[in-house]
Amino acid sequence: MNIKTYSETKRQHAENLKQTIVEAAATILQEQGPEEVTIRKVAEKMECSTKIIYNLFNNKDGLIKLLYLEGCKVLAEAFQSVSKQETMENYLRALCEAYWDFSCNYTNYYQLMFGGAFHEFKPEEESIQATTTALQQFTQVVTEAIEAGLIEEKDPLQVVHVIWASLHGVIHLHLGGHIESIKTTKFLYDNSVTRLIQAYMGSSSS
Amino acid sequence: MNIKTYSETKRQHAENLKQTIVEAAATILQEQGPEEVTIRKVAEKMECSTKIIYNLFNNKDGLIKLLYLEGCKVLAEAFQSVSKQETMENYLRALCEAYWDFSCNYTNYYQLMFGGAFHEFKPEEESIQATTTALQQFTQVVTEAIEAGLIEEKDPLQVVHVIWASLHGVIHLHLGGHIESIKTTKFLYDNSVTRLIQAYMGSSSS
DNA sequence: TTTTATATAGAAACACTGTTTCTGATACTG
DNA sequence: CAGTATCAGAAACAGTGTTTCTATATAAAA
Repeated sequence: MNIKTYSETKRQHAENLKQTIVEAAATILQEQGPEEVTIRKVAEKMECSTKIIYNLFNNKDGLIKLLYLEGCKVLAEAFQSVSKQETMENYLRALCEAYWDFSCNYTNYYQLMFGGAFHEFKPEEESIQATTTALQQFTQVVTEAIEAGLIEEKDPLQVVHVIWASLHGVIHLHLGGHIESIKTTKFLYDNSVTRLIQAYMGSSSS
Repeated sequence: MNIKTYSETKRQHAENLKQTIVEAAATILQEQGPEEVTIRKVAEKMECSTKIIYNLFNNKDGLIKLLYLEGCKVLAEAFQSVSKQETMENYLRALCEAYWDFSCNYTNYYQLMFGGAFHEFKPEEESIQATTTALQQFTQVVTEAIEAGLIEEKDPLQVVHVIWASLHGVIHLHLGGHIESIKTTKFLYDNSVTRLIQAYMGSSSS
Protein backbone atom coordinates (compact mmCIF):
# COMPACT_ATOMS: atom_id res chain seq x y z
CA MET A 1 0.00 0.00 0.00
CA ASN A 2 1.48 3.28 -1.11
CA ILE A 3 1.14 6.68 0.48
CA LYS A 4 -1.99 7.57 -1.50
CA THR A 5 -4.06 4.70 -0.15
CA TYR A 6 -2.86 5.32 3.38
CA SER A 7 -3.91 8.93 3.42
CA GLU A 8 -7.08 7.80 1.77
CA THR A 9 -7.97 5.39 4.59
CA LYS A 10 -7.09 8.07 7.09
CA ARG A 11 -9.36 10.51 5.30
CA GLN A 12 -12.14 7.94 5.32
CA HIS A 13 -11.68 7.31 9.00
CA ALA A 14 -11.88 11.05 9.64
CA GLU A 15 -15.03 11.20 7.55
CA ASN A 16 -16.61 8.35 9.50
CA LEU A 17 -15.67 9.95 12.78
CA LYS A 18 -17.11 13.23 11.57
CA GLN A 19 -20.41 11.54 10.76
CA THR A 20 -20.55 9.85 14.17
CA ILE A 21 -19.93 13.16 15.90
CA VAL A 22 -22.69 14.83 13.89
CA GLU A 23 -25.05 12.04 14.90
CA ALA A 24 -24.12 12.49 18.55
CA ALA A 25 -24.73 16.21 18.25
CA ALA A 26 -28.03 15.54 16.48
CA THR A 27 -29.12 13.32 19.36
CA ILE A 28 -28.37 16.04 21.88
CA LEU A 29 -30.17 18.56 19.69
CA GLN A 30 -33.32 16.49 19.48
CA GLU A 31 -33.35 15.37 23.10
CA GLN A 32 -32.22 18.55 24.84
CA GLY A 33 -32.61 21.45 22.43
CA PRO A 34 -30.28 23.75 20.47
CA GLU A 35 -28.73 25.59 23.40
CA GLU A 36 -27.61 22.29 24.91
CA VAL A 37 -25.54 21.45 21.86
CA THR A 38 -22.13 22.42 23.22
CA ILE A 39 -18.71 21.21 22.14
CA ARG A 40 -18.01 19.80 25.59
CA LYS A 41 -21.30 17.88 25.77
CA VAL A 42 -20.72 16.38 22.34
CA ALA A 43 -17.15 15.49 23.30
CA GLU A 44 -18.39 13.89 26.50
CA LYS A 45 -20.95 11.81 24.59
CA MET A 46 -18.21 10.74 22.18
CA GLU A 47 -15.85 10.12 25.10
CA CYS A 48 -13.11 12.13 23.50
CA SER A 49 -11.34 15.44 23.87
CA THR A 50 -12.84 18.65 22.50
CA LYS A 51 -9.71 19.07 20.41
CA ILE A 52 -10.66 16.29 18.03
CA ILE A 53 -13.91 18.11 17.24
CA TYR A 54 -12.00 21.28 16.53
CA ASN A 55 -9.64 19.33 14.28
CA LEU A 56 -12.50 17.91 12.21
CA PHE A 57 -14.81 20.92 12.20
CA ASN A 58 -12.95 24.19 12.33
CA ASN A 59 -15.21 25.66 14.99
CA LYS A 60 -18.69 25.24 16.40
CA ASP A 61 -20.23 26.76 13.30
CA GLY A 62 -18.74 23.91 11.29
CA LEU A 63 -20.66 21.44 13.42
CA ILE A 64 -23.85 23.49 13.45
CA LYS A 65 -23.67 23.75 9.68
CA LEU A 66 -23.75 19.97 9.35
CA LEU A 67 -26.71 19.81 11.72
CA TYR A 68 -28.38 22.38 9.49
CA LEU A 69 -27.76 20.20 6.44
CA GLU A 70 -29.06 17.21 8.38
CA GLY A 71 -32.23 19.16 9.15
CA CYS A 72 -32.62 20.00 5.48
CA LYS A 73 -32.53 16.30 4.69
CA VAL A 74 -35.25 15.58 7.26
CA LEU A 75 -37.40 18.38 5.87
CA ALA A 76 -36.85 17.18 2.31
CA GLU A 77 -37.92 13.67 3.29
CA ALA A 78 -40.98 15.07 5.01
CA PHE A 79 -41.98 16.79 1.78
CA GLN A 80 -41.20 13.73 -0.30
CA SER A 81 -43.42 11.53 1.84
CA VAL A 82 -46.39 13.74 0.95
CA SER A 83 -48.53 11.77 -1.46
CA LYS A 84 -49.46 13.62 -4.63
CA GLN A 85 -52.99 14.98 -4.46
CA GLU A 86 -55.57 15.16 -7.20
CA THR A 87 -55.64 18.92 -7.51
CA MET A 88 -52.60 21.15 -7.28
CA GLU A 89 -54.35 23.26 -4.72
CA ASN A 90 -54.70 20.27 -2.43
CA TYR A 91 -51.14 19.23 -3.11
CA LEU A 92 -49.94 22.68 -2.07
CA ARG A 93 -52.11 22.48 1.05
CA ALA A 94 -50.63 19.10 1.91
CA LEU A 95 -47.09 20.46 1.54
CA CYS A 96 -47.94 23.36 3.84
CA GLU A 97 -49.30 20.85 6.32
CA ALA A 98 -46.07 18.85 6.07
CA TYR A 99 -44.08 22.00 6.84
CA TRP A 100 -46.21 22.57 9.90
CA ASP A 101 -45.74 18.97 11.02
CA PHE A 102 -41.99 19.33 10.57
CA SER A 103 -41.94 22.38 12.84
CA CYS A 104 -43.91 20.40 15.46
CA ASN A 105 -42.12 17.06 15.25
CA TYR A 106 -38.64 18.49 14.83
CA THR A 107 -38.97 21.75 16.73
CA ASN A 108 -35.35 21.71 17.86
CA TYR A 109 -34.16 21.26 14.29
CA TYR A 110 -36.50 24.06 13.24
CA GLN A 111 -35.11 26.35 15.92
CA LEU A 112 -31.58 25.61 14.83
CA MET A 113 -32.29 26.07 11.13
CA PHE A 114 -34.77 28.95 11.01
CA GLY A 115 -35.33 30.05 14.59
CA GLY A 116 -32.23 32.18 15.01
CA ALA A 117 -31.10 30.01 17.92
CA PHE A 118 -27.47 30.56 16.97
CA HIS A 119 -26.86 34.20 16.26
CA GLU A 120 -23.31 33.22 15.31
CA PHE A 121 -24.43 30.86 12.57
CA LYS A 122 -25.33 32.34 9.20
CA PRO A 123 -26.01 29.92 6.34
CA GLU A 124 -23.55 30.26 3.48
CA GLU A 125 -23.73 29.02 -0.10
CA GLU A 126 -23.92 25.30 0.64
CA SER A 127 -26.56 25.63 3.37
CA ILE A 128 -28.73 27.87 1.22
CA GLN A 129 -28.41 25.39 -1.60
CA ALA A 130 -29.53 22.61 0.75
CA THR A 131 -32.51 24.70 1.82
CA THR A 132 -33.50 25.26 -1.78
CA THR A 133 -33.23 21.52 -2.37
CA ALA A 134 -35.42 20.83 0.65
CA LEU A 135 -38.04 23.23 -0.71
CA GLN A 136 -37.77 21.84 -4.22
CA GLN A 137 -40.97 19.85 -3.85
CA PHE A 138 -42.68 23.14 -3.19
CA THR A 139 -41.01 24.84 -6.13
CA GLN A 140 -41.95 21.96 -8.39
CA VAL A 141 -45.64 22.19 -7.61
CA VAL A 142 -45.70 25.95 -7.96
CA THR A 143 -43.86 25.72 -11.28
CA GLU A 144 -46.38 23.22 -12.57
CA ALA A 145 -49.23 25.37 -11.35
CA ILE A 146 -47.78 28.33 -13.22
CA GLU A 147 -47.35 26.27 -16.37
CA ALA A 148 -50.92 25.06 -16.04
CA GLY A 149 -52.04 28.66 -15.79
CA LEU A 150 -53.37 28.23 -12.27
CA ILE A 151 -51.01 30.88 -10.94
CA GLU A 152 -50.57 34.18 -12.74
CA GLU A 153 -47.24 35.13 -11.20
CA LYS A 154 -44.40 34.01 -13.46
CA ASP A 155 -41.45 33.54 -11.09
CA PRO A 156 -41.97 30.32 -9.08
CA LEU A 157 -39.14 31.06 -6.66
CA GLN A 158 -40.78 34.32 -5.70
CA VAL A 159 -44.09 32.60 -5.00
CA VAL A 160 -42.36 29.93 -2.95
CA HIS A 161 -40.52 32.53 -0.92
CA VAL A 162 -43.68 34.49 -0.17
CA ILE A 163 -45.48 31.34 0.93
CA TRP A 164 -42.51 30.09 2.92
CA ALA A 165 -42.12 33.43 4.68
CA SER A 166 -45.80 33.52 5.64
CA LEU A 167 -45.76 30.03 7.09
CA HIS A 168 -42.46 30.63 8.83
CA GLY A 169 -43.76 33.88 10.28
CA VAL A 170 -46.64 32.18 12.06
CA ILE A 171 -44.48 29.35 13.35
CA HIS A 172 -41.69 31.63 14.48
CA LEU A 173 -43.96 34.08 16.30
CA HIS A 174 -45.35 31.07 18.14
CA LEU A 175 -41.92 29.65 18.97
CA GLY A 176 -40.87 33.10 20.20
CA GLY A 177 -43.81 33.14 22.59
CA HIS A 178 -45.68 35.95 20.83
CA ILE A 179 -48.63 33.76 19.96
CA GLU A 180 -49.41 31.81 23.06
CA SER A 181 -51.56 28.79 22.44
CA ILE A 182 -50.69 26.18 19.86
CA LYS A 183 -54.37 26.00 18.98
CA THR A 184 -54.52 29.68 18.05
CA THR A 185 -51.32 29.29 16.11
CA LYS A 186 -52.61 26.38 14.07
CA PHE A 187 -55.75 28.32 13.37
CA LEU A 188 -53.71 31.26 12.09
CA TYR A 189 -51.53 28.90 10.10
CA ASP A 190 -54.46 27.29 8.33
CA ASN A 191 -55.89 30.72 7.77
CA SER A 192 -52.66 31.89 6.16
CA VAL A 193 -52.55 28.84 3.93
CA THR A 194 -56.09 29.39 2.75
CA ARG A 195 -55.39 33.08 2.23
CA LEU A 196 -52.23 32.37 0.22
CA ILE A 197 -53.87 29.83 -2.02
CA GLN A 198 -56.80 32.14 -2.45
CA ALA A 199 -54.49 35.00 -3.40
CA TYR A 200 -52.43 33.00 -5.87
CA MET A 201 -54.97 30.55 -7.30
CA GLY A 202 -58.09 32.51 -6.52
CA SER A 203 -59.23 33.30 -10.06
CA SER A 204 -59.51 29.67 -11.16
CA SER A 205 -60.88 27.24 -8.56
CA SER A 206 -64.41 26.99 -7.13
CA MET B 1 -39.21 63.35 57.26
CA ASN B 2 -40.71 60.12 58.47
CA ILE B 3 -39.90 56.59 57.45
CA LYS B 4 -42.45 56.51 54.66
CA THR B 5 -40.97 59.41 52.79
CA TYR B 6 -37.46 58.11 53.25
CA SER B 7 -38.20 54.72 51.78
CA GLU B 8 -40.11 56.56 49.11
CA THR B 9 -37.10 58.65 48.09
CA LYS B 10 -35.04 55.49 48.14
CA ARG B 11 -37.53 53.76 45.91
CA GLN B 12 -37.52 56.70 43.54
CA HIS B 13 -33.75 56.68 43.45
CA ALA B 14 -33.81 52.99 42.62
CA GLU B 15 -36.35 53.66 39.90
CA ASN B 16 -34.21 56.42 38.41
CA LEU B 17 -31.13 54.25 38.53
CA LYS B 18 -33.08 51.46 36.88
CA GLN B 19 -34.06 53.76 34.03
CA THR B 20 -30.48 54.95 33.56
CA ILE B 21 -29.26 51.39 33.39
CA VAL B 22 -31.89 50.51 30.82
CA GLU B 23 -30.78 53.48 28.74
CA ALA B 24 -27.16 52.37 28.97
CA ALA B 25 -28.17 48.88 27.89
CA ALA B 26 -30.25 50.35 25.06
CA THR B 27 -27.25 52.29 23.82
CA ILE B 28 -25.12 49.16 23.75
CA LEU B 29 -27.95 47.31 22.00
CA GLN B 30 -28.27 49.89 19.26
CA GLU B 31 -24.55 50.47 18.78
CA GLN B 32 -23.22 46.96 19.14
CA GLY B 33 -26.11 44.52 18.75
CA PRO B 34 -28.04 42.16 21.02
CA GLU B 35 -25.26 39.69 21.78
CA GLU B 36 -23.09 42.51 23.08
CA VAL B 37 -25.64 43.40 25.74
CA THR B 38 -23.97 41.68 28.68
CA ILE B 39 -24.33 42.43 32.36
CA ARG B 40 -20.63 43.23 32.67
CA LYS B 41 -20.63 45.63 29.70
CA VAL B 42 -23.64 47.48 31.08
CA ALA B 43 -22.02 47.63 34.51
CA GLU B 44 -18.81 48.94 32.96
CA LYS B 45 -20.72 51.65 31.11
CA MET B 46 -22.50 52.59 34.34
CA GLU B 47 -19.19 52.41 36.23
CA CYS B 48 -20.69 50.20 38.88
CA SER B 49 -20.62 46.63 40.05
CA THR B 50 -22.69 43.92 38.39
CA LYS B 51 -24.31 43.28 41.74
CA ILE B 52 -26.33 46.47 41.63
CA ILE B 53 -27.87 45.35 38.34
CA TYR B 54 -28.80 42.04 39.89
CA ASN B 55 -30.33 43.86 42.82
CA LEU B 56 -32.54 46.02 40.60
CA PHE B 57 -33.40 43.47 37.91
CA ASN B 58 -33.52 39.96 39.24
CA ASN B 59 -31.52 38.53 36.37
CA LYS B 60 -30.59 39.31 32.80
CA ASP B 61 -34.10 38.54 31.62
CA GLY B 62 -35.36 41.36 33.81
CA LEU B 63 -33.15 43.78 31.93
CA ILE B 64 -33.93 42.31 28.53
CA LYS B 65 -37.63 42.56 29.31
CA LEU B 66 -37.34 46.32 29.82
CA LEU B 67 -35.42 46.63 26.55
CA TYR B 68 -38.26 44.72 24.94
CA LEU B 69 -40.80 47.18 26.36
CA GLU B 70 -38.57 50.04 25.19
CA GLY B 71 -38.61 48.56 21.70
CA CYS B 72 -42.39 48.34 21.81
CA LYS B 73 -42.52 52.05 22.54
CA VAL B 74 -40.28 52.83 19.58
CA LEU B 75 -42.42 50.66 17.32
CA ALA B 76 -45.61 52.26 18.62
CA GLU B 77 -44.21 55.72 17.91
CA ALA B 78 -43.22 54.63 14.43
CA PHE B 79 -46.80 53.58 13.76
CA GLN B 80 -48.20 56.71 15.31
CA SER B 81 -46.08 58.93 13.09
CA VAL B 82 -47.73 57.43 10.03
CA SER B 83 -50.06 60.02 8.64
CA LYS B 84 -53.59 58.86 7.99
CA GLN B 85 -54.16 58.09 4.32
CA GLU B 86 -57.24 58.74 2.24
CA THR B 87 -58.18 55.13 1.69
CA MET B 88 -57.89 52.43 4.30
CA GLU B 89 -55.99 50.29 1.85
CA ASN B 90 -53.31 52.93 1.55
CA TYR B 91 -53.28 53.43 5.30
CA LEU B 92 -52.68 49.73 5.79
CA ARG B 93 -49.92 49.85 3.19
CA ALA B 94 -48.30 52.76 4.99
CA LEU B 95 -48.38 50.89 8.29
CA CYS B 96 -46.74 47.88 6.66
CA GLU B 97 -44.10 50.21 5.29
CA ALA B 98 -43.55 51.63 8.77
CA TYR B 99 -43.05 48.13 10.12
CA TRP B 100 -40.44 47.49 7.44
CA ASP B 101 -38.71 50.76 8.24
CA PHE B 102 -38.65 49.85 11.91
CA SER B 103 -36.94 46.55 11.14
CA CYS B 104 -34.37 48.43 9.07
CA ASN B 105 -33.73 51.41 11.32
CA TYR B 106 -33.88 49.49 14.58
CA THR B 107 -32.63 46.10 13.48
CA ASN B 108 -31.00 45.36 16.82
CA TYR B 109 -34.23 46.11 18.64
CA TYR B 110 -36.06 43.93 16.15
CA GLN B 111 -33.63 41.07 16.72
CA LEU B 112 -34.07 41.35 20.46
CA MET B 113 -37.85 41.56 20.31
CA PHE B 114 -38.80 39.19 17.51
CA GLY B 115 -35.57 37.70 16.20
CA GLY B 116 -35.07 35.05 18.84
CA ALA B 117 -31.71 36.55 19.76
CA PHE B 118 -32.20 35.54 23.39
CA HIS B 119 -33.42 31.98 23.58
CA GLU B 120 -33.67 32.46 27.34
CA PHE B 121 -36.13 35.35 27.05
CA LYS B 122 -39.78 34.55 26.54
CA PRO B 123 -42.26 37.44 26.67
CA GLU B 124 -44.74 37.09 29.50
CA GLU B 125 -48.05 38.85 30.13
CA GLU B 126 -46.75 42.40 30.34
CA SER B 127 -44.52 42.12 27.26
CA ILE B 128 -47.31 40.60 25.19
CA GLN B 129 -49.59 43.40 26.34
CA ALA B 130 -46.99 45.96 25.23
CA THR B 131 -46.73 44.26 21.85
CA THR B 132 -50.48 44.40 21.41
CA THR B 133 -50.40 48.09 22.30
CA ALA B 134 -47.65 48.70 19.76
CA LEU B 135 -49.73 46.99 17.10
CA GLN B 136 -52.89 48.80 18.12
CA GLN B 137 -52.66 51.24 15.24
CA PHE B 138 -52.82 48.22 12.98
CA THR B 139 -55.73 46.70 14.86
CA GLN B 140 -57.57 49.99 14.72
CA VAL B 141 -57.38 50.29 10.95
CA VAL B 142 -58.37 46.67 10.44
CA THR B 143 -61.29 47.07 12.80
CA GLU B 144 -62.50 50.12 10.93
CA ALA B 145 -62.08 48.32 7.64
CA ILE B 146 -64.19 45.46 8.94
CA GLU B 147 -66.86 47.86 10.18
CA ALA B 148 -66.84 49.59 6.81
CA GLY B 149 -67.38 46.22 5.14
CA LEU B 150 -64.05 46.35 3.33
CA ILE B 151 -62.84 43.17 5.05
CA GLU B 152 -65.09 40.15 5.31
CA GLU B 153 -63.28 38.44 8.17
CA LYS B 154 -64.90 39.39 11.47
CA ASP B 155 -62.09 39.02 14.01
CA PRO B 156 -59.66 41.95 13.63
CA LEU B 157 -57.02 40.38 15.88
CA GLN B 158 -56.87 37.37 13.67
CA VAL B 159 -56.37 39.50 10.57
CA VAL B 160 -53.67 41.52 12.30
CA HIS B 161 -51.86 38.37 13.37
CA VAL B 162 -51.91 36.88 9.89
CA ILE B 163 -50.58 40.11 8.40
CA TRP B 164 -47.99 40.53 11.15
CA ALA B 165 -46.77 36.95 10.76
CA SER B 166 -46.39 37.35 7.00
CA LEU B 167 -44.39 40.55 7.30
CA HIS B 168 -42.31 39.14 10.14
CA GLY B 169 -41.63 36.00 8.16
CA VAL B 170 -40.02 37.88 5.29
CA ILE B 171 -37.98 40.09 7.59
CA HIS B 172 -36.86 37.23 9.79
CA LEU B 173 -35.82 34.97 6.92
CA HIS B 174 -33.73 37.88 5.70
CA LEU B 175 -32.18 38.56 9.10
CA GLY B 176 -31.42 34.85 9.42
CA GLY B 177 -29.51 34.96 6.15
CA HIS B 178 -31.95 32.78 4.22
CA ILE B 179 -32.86 35.53 1.82
CA GLU B 180 -29.64 37.12 0.81
CA SER B 181 -30.03 40.53 -0.77
CA ILE B 182 -31.99 43.28 0.89
CA LYS B 183 -33.34 44.23 -2.51
CA THR B 184 -34.88 40.80 -3.05
CA THR B 185 -36.25 40.90 0.47
CA LYS B 186 -37.96 44.25 -0.02
CA PHE B 187 -39.39 42.98 -3.27
CA LEU B 188 -40.83 39.96 -1.48
CA TYR B 189 -42.08 42.18 1.31
CA ASP B 190 -43.96 44.50 -1.02
CA ASN B 191 -45.27 41.47 -2.80
CA SER B 192 -46.58 40.03 0.44
CA VAL B 193 -48.22 43.30 1.36
CA THR B 194 -49.97 43.53 -1.98
CA ARG B 195 -51.01 39.89 -1.74
CA LEU B 196 -52.39 40.32 1.77
CA ILE B 197 -54.39 43.40 0.91
CA GLN B 198 -55.60 41.70 -2.21
CA ALA B 199 -56.68 38.67 -0.19
CA TYR B 200 -58.47 40.65 2.50
CA MET B 201 -59.80 43.68 0.62
CA GLY B 202 -59.83 42.16 -2.83
CA SER B 203 -63.57 42.11 -3.41
CA SER B 204 -64.08 45.86 -3.02
CA SER B 205 -61.37 48.07 -4.59
CA SER B 206 -60.69 48.34 -8.32
C1' DT C 1 16.62 -1.38 13.43
C1' DT C 2 17.41 3.09 15.13
C1' DT C 3 16.80 7.74 14.85
C1' DT C 4 14.49 11.72 13.50
C1' DA C 5 10.38 14.22 12.26
C1' DT C 6 5.66 14.99 12.28
C1' DA C 7 1.14 14.65 13.38
C1' DT C 8 -2.24 14.65 16.84
C1' DA C 9 -4.89 13.85 21.01
C1' DG C 10 -5.43 15.12 25.86
C1' DA C 11 -5.21 18.36 29.66
C1' DA C 12 -5.02 22.65 31.02
C1' DA C 13 -5.45 27.44 30.31
C1' DC C 14 -7.59 31.75 28.36
C1' DA C 15 -11.22 34.93 27.73
C1' DC C 16 -15.70 35.42 28.04
C1' DT C 17 -20.60 34.63 29.79
C1' DG C 18 -24.58 34.72 33.81
C1' DT C 19 -24.84 34.37 38.63
C1' DT C 20 -23.69 33.82 43.67
C1' DT C 21 -21.07 34.36 47.79
C1' DC C 22 -18.43 36.74 50.95
C1' DT C 23 -16.85 40.72 53.11
C1' DG C 24 -16.39 45.34 54.43
C1' DA C 25 -18.20 49.74 54.59
C1' DT C 26 -21.99 52.62 55.01
C1' DA C 27 -26.05 54.20 56.74
C1' DC C 28 -30.38 53.65 59.69
C1' DT C 29 -32.12 52.30 64.57
C1' DG C 30 -32.40 52.20 69.36
C1' DC D 1 -22.94 56.65 70.72
C1' DA D 2 -23.50 51.47 70.01
C1' DG D 3 -25.65 48.07 67.45
C1' DT D 4 -27.68 46.35 63.52
C1' DA D 5 -29.01 45.81 58.98
C1' DT D 6 -28.47 46.81 54.34
C1' DC D 7 -26.08 46.88 50.29
C1' DA D 8 -22.20 47.65 46.94
C1' DG D 9 -17.67 45.77 45.37
C1' DA D 10 -14.50 42.12 44.54
C1' DA D 11 -13.84 37.68 43.93
C1' DA D 12 -15.36 33.16 43.03
C1' DC D 13 -18.25 29.52 40.66
C1' DA D 14 -19.99 27.05 36.79
C1' DG D 15 -20.53 27.21 32.34
C1' DT D 16 -19.35 28.53 27.31
C1' DG D 17 -16.06 28.62 22.67
C1' DT D 18 -11.34 28.34 21.60
C1' DT D 19 -6.18 28.01 21.96
C1' DT D 20 -1.85 26.50 23.69
C1' DC D 21 1.26 23.33 25.45
C1' DT D 22 3.03 18.91 25.93
C1' DA D 23 3.61 14.09 25.61
C1' DT D 24 2.86 10.27 22.85
C1' DA D 25 2.40 7.63 18.97
C1' DT D 26 3.15 6.95 14.44
C1' DA D 27 5.51 7.61 9.91
C1' DA D 28 9.83 8.59 7.30
C1' DA D 29 14.61 8.37 6.82
C1' DA D 30 19.17 6.58 7.63
